[in-house]
Amino acid sequence: MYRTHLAGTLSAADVDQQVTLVGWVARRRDHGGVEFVDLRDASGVVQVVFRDSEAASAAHELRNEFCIEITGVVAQRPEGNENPELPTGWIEVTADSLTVLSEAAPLPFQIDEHIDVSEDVRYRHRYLDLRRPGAAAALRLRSRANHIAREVLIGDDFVEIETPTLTRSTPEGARDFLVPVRLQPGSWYALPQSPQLFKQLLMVAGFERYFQIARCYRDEDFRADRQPEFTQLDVEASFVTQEDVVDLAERITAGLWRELADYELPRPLPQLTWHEAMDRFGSDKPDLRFGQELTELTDHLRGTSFRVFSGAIEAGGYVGAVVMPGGASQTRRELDGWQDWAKARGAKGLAYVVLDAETGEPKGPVAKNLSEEHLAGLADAVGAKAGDAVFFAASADRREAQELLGAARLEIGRRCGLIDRDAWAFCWIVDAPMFEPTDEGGWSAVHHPFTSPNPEWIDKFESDPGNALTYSYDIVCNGNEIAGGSIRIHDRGVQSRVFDVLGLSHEDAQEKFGFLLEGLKYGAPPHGGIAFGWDRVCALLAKTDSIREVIAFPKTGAGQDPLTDAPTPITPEQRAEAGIDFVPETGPHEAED
RNA sequence: GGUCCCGUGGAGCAGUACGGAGUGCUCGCCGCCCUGUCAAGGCGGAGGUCGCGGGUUCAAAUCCCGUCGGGACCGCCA
Repeated sequence: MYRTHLAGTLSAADVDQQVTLVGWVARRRDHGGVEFVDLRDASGVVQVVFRDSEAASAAHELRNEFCIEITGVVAQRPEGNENPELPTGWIEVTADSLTVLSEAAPLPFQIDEHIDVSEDVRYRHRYLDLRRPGAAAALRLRSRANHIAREVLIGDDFVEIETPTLTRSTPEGARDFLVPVRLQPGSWYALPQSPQLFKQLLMVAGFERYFQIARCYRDEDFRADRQPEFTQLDVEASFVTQEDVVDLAERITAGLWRELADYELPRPLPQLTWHEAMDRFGSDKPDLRFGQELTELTDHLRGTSFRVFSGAIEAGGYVGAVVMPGGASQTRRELDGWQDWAKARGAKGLAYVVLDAETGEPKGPVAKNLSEEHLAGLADAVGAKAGDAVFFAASADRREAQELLGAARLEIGRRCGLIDRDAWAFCWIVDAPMFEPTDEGGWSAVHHPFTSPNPEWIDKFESDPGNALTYSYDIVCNGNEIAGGSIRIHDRGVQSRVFDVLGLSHEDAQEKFGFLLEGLKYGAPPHGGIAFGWDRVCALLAKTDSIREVIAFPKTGAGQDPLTDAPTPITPEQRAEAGIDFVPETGPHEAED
């Protein structure tokens, strides 16, 4: 044992104790005759005093982040020299010996909670970044989150099972990462996008209750909340209803927020249907921390001569609005800025009417195009007051218009300071549609092709795929989807009818996931589950915007690991051995170079 | 695939709209001083191809074009 005590745990109770401590020089204050060193270990910091000893002269040579061992006596600090900012601020250790275990070169950046360093530099030297207690706390929190989830699940007799990470390409939405196979040139593994199919097979296997903290891989472009490899808390159970999974997921979520955010989840959480969420908030993951709900005006504005609106209405589409409180005081330039904002989102524009702050009279370019009658009831219809701005979206595609308004609502929330940063607002989004139209005129699965239609639709989803609803449920927290799941199809007949709607032939289905269909033959139990986006859950609990903060060694937006510099070119030998240049005989002969 | 922002000693910034000597700030680093500090203090010092490559100009950190890197967003991601 190197040490007798942990630096951060020393207190007045240890006064007069002889202690040996190890750790890093967090900071030193050299006064010539006396020197103070803040010694940091994983438990915290304590002040070490060097004075009148051999150790004291050696201490002058110390520099920040040297790794040292000291022996000394714990003492009460002299009257007036206590530091109430530190948990150990009432005591100090008077050192009588010092051993430098490891010197530190000058640092690429200062290890200091008070100083901002760019992410680039921090992650290149992440091992130094993580010496900052604040940065390390995010990973410690994640460890506790893992533990809390395991406690709930194991308490419910769930079995933690690992599934392969070298597997076959699965039929889900994202691009796969591929791994060449040396022993079978031309054949490749894929890294799993999720353990979806394996967990269903574990249900066929009779485990009844499975979970895993699973690494998943998707080869898509990145965002602040996406990494090429990410983690799900993956859960599946047999003989469960939607209510059972909802209850379990709420207990996991409640446990996390109770212990890590000191917040008692109001259970049961409110449930919105997918359509209700779209109608009211223009999003399938609404941020319920503020109001500004959308108002549908399709009926109110019927008969208008304004072509932007009438075109959408006559096409059976949607016209709606969202209110920006106080938005009438925006300059023309700011109002034009909203047009650019909408265009950047692929919309044609964002029509608006401002209500005069004094008279409430509707003004603006769009107001001129609307009749007296339509303008008259507008403010009441959308719940706007004098001085507000009303933004409109119209489209033959209801969802498209609603999503534009939903994005505008969020932007209004941000710009007008309507979002309480300390608030938590959870809800479930249930009854999502089964299918959405593809560009080619067919249908694709909104969730995934194994999601069960709900009882209302199970016998007739193919007659009206656009309106069919699923047994699905997502937890949304402050506008983030933190978990999503569904009751799965366990009946082969239903499954093949779903494939028919998706335009997937029997042969294609067999080719892509015949192993799952084969498994479903042998007495597959009814089952369902849910998966938490674990990085996002931890980021929310850590109160950070970026999931990178809760990942030990995250990648940059281009998928580069700033620490190892991966991915890197391979040697010609590796290339030859991996067999990646293998050209299939029947395939197009397009070998590069 | 598209849009926007950033790139200046080791870190973080200012300087760039309107071209005029690498100018400045905070911190760190090195040396000296200092016996109660705690984001210690004082004095002195070192350290920069202004991301890179072209172009315009008597003259470019500054203007133009291209490119690389980082960040954010749209598309994409059940």
